[in-house]
Amino acid sequence: MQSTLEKARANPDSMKAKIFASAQKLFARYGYDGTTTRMIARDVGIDISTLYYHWGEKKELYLAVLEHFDHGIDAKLKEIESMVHGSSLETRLNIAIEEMCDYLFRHIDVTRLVLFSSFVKSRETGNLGAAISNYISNVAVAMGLAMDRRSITPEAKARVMAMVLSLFGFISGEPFLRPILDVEKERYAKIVKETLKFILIPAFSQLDEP
Amino acid sequence: MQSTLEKARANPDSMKAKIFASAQKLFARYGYDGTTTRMIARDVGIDISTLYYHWGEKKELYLAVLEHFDHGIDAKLKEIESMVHGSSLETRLNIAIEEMCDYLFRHIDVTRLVLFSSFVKSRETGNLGAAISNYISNVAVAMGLAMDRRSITPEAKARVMAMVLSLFGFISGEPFLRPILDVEKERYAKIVKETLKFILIPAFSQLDEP
DNA sequence: TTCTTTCTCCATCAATTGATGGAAGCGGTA
DNA sequence: TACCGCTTCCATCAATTGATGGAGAAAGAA
Repeated sequence: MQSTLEKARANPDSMKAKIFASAQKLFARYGYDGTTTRMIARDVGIDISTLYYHWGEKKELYLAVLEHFDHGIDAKLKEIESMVHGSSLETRLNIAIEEMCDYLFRHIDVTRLVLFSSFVKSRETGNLGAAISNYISNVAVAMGLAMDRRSITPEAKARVMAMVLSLFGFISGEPFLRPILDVEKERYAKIVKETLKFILIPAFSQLDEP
Repeated sequence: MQSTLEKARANPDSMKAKIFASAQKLFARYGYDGTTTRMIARDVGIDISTLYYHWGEKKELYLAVLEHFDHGIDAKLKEIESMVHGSSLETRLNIAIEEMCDYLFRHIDVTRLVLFSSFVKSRETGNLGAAISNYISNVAVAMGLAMDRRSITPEAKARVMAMVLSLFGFISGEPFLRPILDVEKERYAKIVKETLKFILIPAFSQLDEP
């Protein structure tokens, strides 16, 4: 499973990769139940049989998209963790916000997808992967807010949740939030970063000097 | 339309009201495309023809649910606005967070519904009501962060967005966030309030004394 | 060339979808 | 009783859904 996906990524012109890209886009826009295999096939420009030939069940394709993003974000979190290691809390937050925003804005469709997959149930299979829950403690560790994943109080976890929720919300909601602000894409990204810093840094700085 | 809905609400045992309640619950859990008219009818214990007799198109029923919540939250915001009028910024935020949390936790299903309707497109009708965008400026006014709806800078709007996003996120995400914290419902509500205050009050207090 | 493997599409399937028409039940009025 | 409007359900519709089998390209390997 993983090797086939890597092959597909290695050659972006391969049919399997094209299907993967379209599925990513459409699942993010319309959700799981809102996206039909025919919509994906039409977007690629192929017959649905070709889609099923490469990916099998619809659910399989969906889970592959989620899993791929999971790996990517895990790697990014580890990267950030090593970047901020040893810095002050304020510096850690600054860097983490910059890096996470850049990364998620580059994968805006999938960010939305992950948000949905956690919030909305699928008609047939219940919850298809509760991705976000994994990030909570990972982020806490990456930011240096907790030493190990065990000894985090609910209150500390909740603070991280607030971070992740507003972060994912800003990115996923870009299609309808940006028109409200009436700004260009780059300006939007800049404002989001500023706002997150504005909100989070003073709050977490309380913890350092109480 | 509105009078019929009010009639239905006045008599919660009426068939139209029962259908409305089930629709609210199921749309919130599975989204628009993920909820079928048969699911709603089965939940009420009636035939789908009875559902169509009372509500007509599926879309009609969905929009009625959204609209009803819209009115409710608008009224709540005005109530808060009059409650906090004249208080200090910190007091305003404290009261607003308390009141909004209590209200949204009492309507958790619909909160989730509103979040979805803004984020995810419907297959057939595109966006079915972009509800959240209305709240942004309303909240800004209710909190006393802006005098009139016109003269709000994108930066100020974005700060309010961060508030709304984390608030709606905490409420809508309760089904999968609360298990992460591993706490009871009441404790969860308490932690959410504390966290929001923890995050928002220091941030917005910067604005008062720069 | 011929054979084989890989790929793509056409035709089709049963199940499910949103939606409707009509028959039957219900309650009250005369 | 007979009549009436209101409500409910059964049967059914066309369209769409996820999914498959098989026929035939495409592209080499022999």
